[in-house]
Parts: sequence; structure tokens; C-alpha cells
Amino acid sequence: MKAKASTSTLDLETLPGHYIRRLQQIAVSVFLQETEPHGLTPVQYSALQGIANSPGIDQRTLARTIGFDTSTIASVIDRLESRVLVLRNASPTDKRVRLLTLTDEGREVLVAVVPSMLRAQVRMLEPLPKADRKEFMRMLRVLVSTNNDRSRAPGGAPAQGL
Amino acid sequence: MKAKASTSTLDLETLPGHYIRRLQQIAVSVFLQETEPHGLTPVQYSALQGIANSPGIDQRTLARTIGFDTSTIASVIDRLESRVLVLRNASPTDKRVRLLTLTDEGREVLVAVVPSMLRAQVRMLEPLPKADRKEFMRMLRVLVSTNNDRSRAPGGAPAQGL
DNA sequence: TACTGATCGTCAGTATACTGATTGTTAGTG
DNA sequence: CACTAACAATCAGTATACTGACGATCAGTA
Repeated sequence: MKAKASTSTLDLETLPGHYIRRLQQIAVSVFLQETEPHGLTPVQYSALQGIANSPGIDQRTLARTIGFDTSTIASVIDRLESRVLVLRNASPTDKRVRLLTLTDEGREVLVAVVPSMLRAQVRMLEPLPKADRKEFMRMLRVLVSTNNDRSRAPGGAPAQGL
Repeated sequence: MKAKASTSTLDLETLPGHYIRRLQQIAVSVFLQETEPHGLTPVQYSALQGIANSPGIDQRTLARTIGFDTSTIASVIDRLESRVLVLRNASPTDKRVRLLTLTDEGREVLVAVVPSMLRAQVRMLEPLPKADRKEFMRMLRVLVSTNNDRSRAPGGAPAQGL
């Protein structure tokens, strides 16, 4: 048979995956543009905010909370630690665990970056009319929460309402 | 002043960027699950399909067509070339340019992977009711096309209607 | 023809993400 | 107490993505 391999032309523009990838590229780019003076990536911001929301959180719980892979978060924390934004202390009760807290500088950077971060969030959805933005977010939430466990980093039950 | 650094708790669940990143993670994961026997990543599939749509395309045009960074596409093509799915030939008229075509095997892999790729696309949007899926795709298109030039890999004017 | 500017591909460096394996530690069981 | 399960963190390897720089080449022009 050999499938004749007719290799039909297939328009990538019809594929959700293509657009999702492009939108992620754009979202990161907009974030970096807006927050540029602070030198934080989206992922680093998420980590800082997650630690601020739950001081003393361990890496694993943080990873689950913000949807990171546990094998990725180590290097993210490494970079934040080397900039002295985050402290990584051994837990007194469990030698396996390392507890994360923000330094004073970490708190300052976080407070300073939030306004530009929020501007970036607005810009990402700006091309949509206002009513559509809510709808889009609602659908995003449905898609992510339903498929949560399909990626290696399931954004599981957060620590306390985060 | 010192901004008091009150580090307010800020729920990541309200941020579009957070959900976009999670959805991209999920989309990749679903794609890899469905197409697993073929050993292609989403990006590699896009490249194959792009070449199939415009045989003899050069790397730069391909990159623009499918929204890759030109500095990324080289390694993607490298991998496809080492699997003998793609040929990279010097252009006879311009020594700078390298023209891309599929091998027979590349065409076969592409034809073979398409059904599972399409299943993955369906699964990505499956949590939404049918009517919403169209709406979601429409909004995605608006967001991406409007912000197209905001990422380094603007999905510019494609070769021929791709 | 010699020069200039643009273009194509590539590379080095950095940052996410994932798979799968490993080390060290803890908790539960016989 | 010894043994085993599970768990936290890390690591090696691979694949996208981006920044900024580079060499080779081409096109237009003086």
C-alpha cells in the first residue's frame, strides 16, 4: 500500500496547538517588555509570588501550586537565590525538605514588579473587546482545570486558597 | 519611603499569562501522548507540515510562516535532517540560502502522524462545549494576529496561503 | 569595479520544560 | 529493630525559545 504519501497541504492556522504556542510566545514577550527593568521572567515572578503567598513553603508544594515541574523548579530557585531574592533553608523537622522564604530584597522586587506585570496581563488580552476578555479567561480556566493532570506539572490543590 | 513592601497576596489564578503557560504545557503533553509512536514534537510536526506545504522553502521563510525564531529553527531542522526526514540543499541561485524538502520517509511520517495530531487538537479543546470551541479559536486568532509582531518570531505573510 | 547595507544561516549563552534515574530521608510494617 | 514504601530534591540528557553576535553572500550604487 505505502499510503501513497500524498502529503496533503494542511493549514496550521486551523490547529489550536499552533495558536496556543504562538500565544505563549507572545505572552512571554509582552511580559518581558513591560517588566524589563526588573529582570524577571514570568516563571521567576510566579515563584516569587507563590513564596510570598505561602512563606516557608517547600519546593514541591510550590511547584504544584504554580504548575512547575519539580525537576525545573530547582534551577529557577537557584537563580532567585543567587540574586538573593529567596532563601532556601533546611527544614528543622524533615531533612529532605528545603523551605523557601523571600528576603527583604525579594519582597521589594516583588512589590516593584507587580504594576508592570499587571500591565502585561492587560496587554495580552487587549486585542479582544472587553466582554470577550472575560469569556476568554473563563474558557482558559475550564481548559486548564479540566486537563490539569495531563501535564507533568499538575496545578494541584494549592496550599491555602492560592 | 521603602514601599513598606507589604507584598500582598496575589492569586496567580487571575492572571492570563499563568493560564496561557499552563495551557501550552498541557497542549504539548497531549500532543506527545497522542503522537507518541512517531516521536515528533509539536514543533517538528509544524516544520514538516510547513515544508510539505511549500517544498523548496528556505529556512527563514519557513520560520516566519510557522512562527519560529530563526535561531531556533536550525536545530529543529538539524534533528529532522539527522532522521532523514528532511533534505537541506544549497540554493543554486543564492549561496546563502538552504532549501528544504521532505524525503520520501518524511512524507510517510507526516501522513502517518496527521490523524493522531488531529486527535490531539480535538482533545485540547474537548473540555469546552462545542459552541465554545469555535469561539475560543476565534479569540485565539484575534489575540495572535493582533499581537503577531510582539514576539521575535512574527508569523508573517506566509509563502502561499499557508 | 569597489563599497555599503541588507540578508541568510549559524553560534554562544541563558532560561523553561520534560523524561528518567539517583541520593538521601522519612514513615510504616513485620 | 530491620525492611520497605514513599517522598524531597537533584541531576543528566534532550528540546524549545530568546538575545546578540558573527561570517558569508548578495544587491544596489557611486
